[in-house]
Amino acid sequence: MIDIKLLRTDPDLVRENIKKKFQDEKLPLVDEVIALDKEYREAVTRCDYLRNQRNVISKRIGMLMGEGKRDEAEATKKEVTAMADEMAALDQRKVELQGEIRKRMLVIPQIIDPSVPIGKDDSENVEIERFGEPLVPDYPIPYHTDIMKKFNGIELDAARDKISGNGFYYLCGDIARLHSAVLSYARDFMIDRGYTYYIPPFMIHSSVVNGVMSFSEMENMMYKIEGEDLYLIGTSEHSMIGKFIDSFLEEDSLPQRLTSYSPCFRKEVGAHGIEERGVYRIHQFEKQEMIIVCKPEDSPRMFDELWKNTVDFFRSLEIPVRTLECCSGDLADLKVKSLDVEAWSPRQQKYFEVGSCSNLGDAQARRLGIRIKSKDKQKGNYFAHTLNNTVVAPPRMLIAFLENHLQADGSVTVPEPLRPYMGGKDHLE
RNA sequence: GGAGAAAUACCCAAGUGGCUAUAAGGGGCUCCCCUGCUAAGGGAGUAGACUGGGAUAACCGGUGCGUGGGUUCAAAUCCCACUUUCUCCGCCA
Repeated sequence: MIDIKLLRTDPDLVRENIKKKFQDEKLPLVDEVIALDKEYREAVTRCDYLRNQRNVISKRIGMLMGEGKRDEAEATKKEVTAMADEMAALDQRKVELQGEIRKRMLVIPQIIDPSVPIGKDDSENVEIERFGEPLVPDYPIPYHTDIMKKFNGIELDAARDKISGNGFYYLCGDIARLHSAVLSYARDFMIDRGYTYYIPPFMIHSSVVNGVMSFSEMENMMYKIEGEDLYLIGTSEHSMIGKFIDSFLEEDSLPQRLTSYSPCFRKEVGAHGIEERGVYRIHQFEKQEMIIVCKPEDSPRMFDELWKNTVDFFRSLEIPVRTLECCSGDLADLKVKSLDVEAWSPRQQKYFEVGSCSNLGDAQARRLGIRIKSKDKQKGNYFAHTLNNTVVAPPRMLIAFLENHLQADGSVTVPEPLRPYMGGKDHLE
């Protein structure tokens, strides 16, 4: 959601932004919002006036009653009755208008950062950095589930056919242990960098869902609990950003660097579906996440910090990665700027997404009411900026891990930082 | 899950239809005075937020007693629903 005051003062900026995102179909919304807002403010002004009159007259009735002048009081009552209908009508209209305005505001995209490359879709994302050699070994790299099966590490059939359906899995043995090890290592990796560790709620109210994501994301991602106002989180970002709902933060308490663990549940309705076999795209996975809440002027710097954390994490596990900057057309509506971190797949001989780093600007803060108390009275309170990034999300990450560490003899090496979490083992066989 | 009690400002708390929410009283905090040293006394200040008009001013309005409705000219106060907390009972890792 963008600032309604921005629409009042500079609708052209908003229009330009919509065009950059190739969402011309949303252009009419701008004029609609401006017109609705005008009508809304007129209604408010009139309504406030009437209410003021009523308050004054009611007080007078009270005084007359107190003085025992009943007849005069009864006569005065009639003055108010005349206003009641108009006020009721205006009140109703105000609610309608607010709803109409909000409906439109929610789908008008956030103003993107000037540094974001302009492009239609993900094919026009721009590679900005690479680390590690994207090597292709001279021995074959099997499909990741086949590597897992060789270690008796995955049971897909039972999960799919009898228990939960396609998109679910059992991990077991060393592969399950590896999964936990990666998450534990990721947790400690972030704690060592000064992030506070959280285990958040795994279900959240709809009010939080609406605050942290756009409507289309919600439709395609979120599982709803039947009969309750609760949704399973798609990422701990949802409950972690939601934590700040309706709050005022002290300037001195910022930036807040948090890292959280949670299972993540996603319907995966839409473009990709879950047609890929294996554990690349699934309904349930686990993730170590990082989020930052900061002052607006700090968010570009924080964005770089977040991104580097993930890159460093993968480098420490000796997995080659590259970073792609999302172009305007591929940027979700709430995002100001976003990067995808991709890991190398020796089997497919291409990179695939393992993490996504986003600066949401004040979009989530506006929806959720996350404000910063200004020490400068003149300046007034202002909205915070929110950012999030994946540290690591297995089991998808295990695909990269297994493919890159698989040896010619079929064993898998365990990089040094992970060994303490794997009972000291330096390889799996 | 059942029964009872409660929700007012930074904290405690008074207020049971209007004439002090312009929120009593206490505590805390900030400043000042007196005093002169692990103290005591006196005085002043202490809603914030959202929002409309106005010029991003001065200023003038609207909303606010857990949340949402209702009754009324007028609701902290009366009615309904919900939420949360506390006590007791039941159940459970």
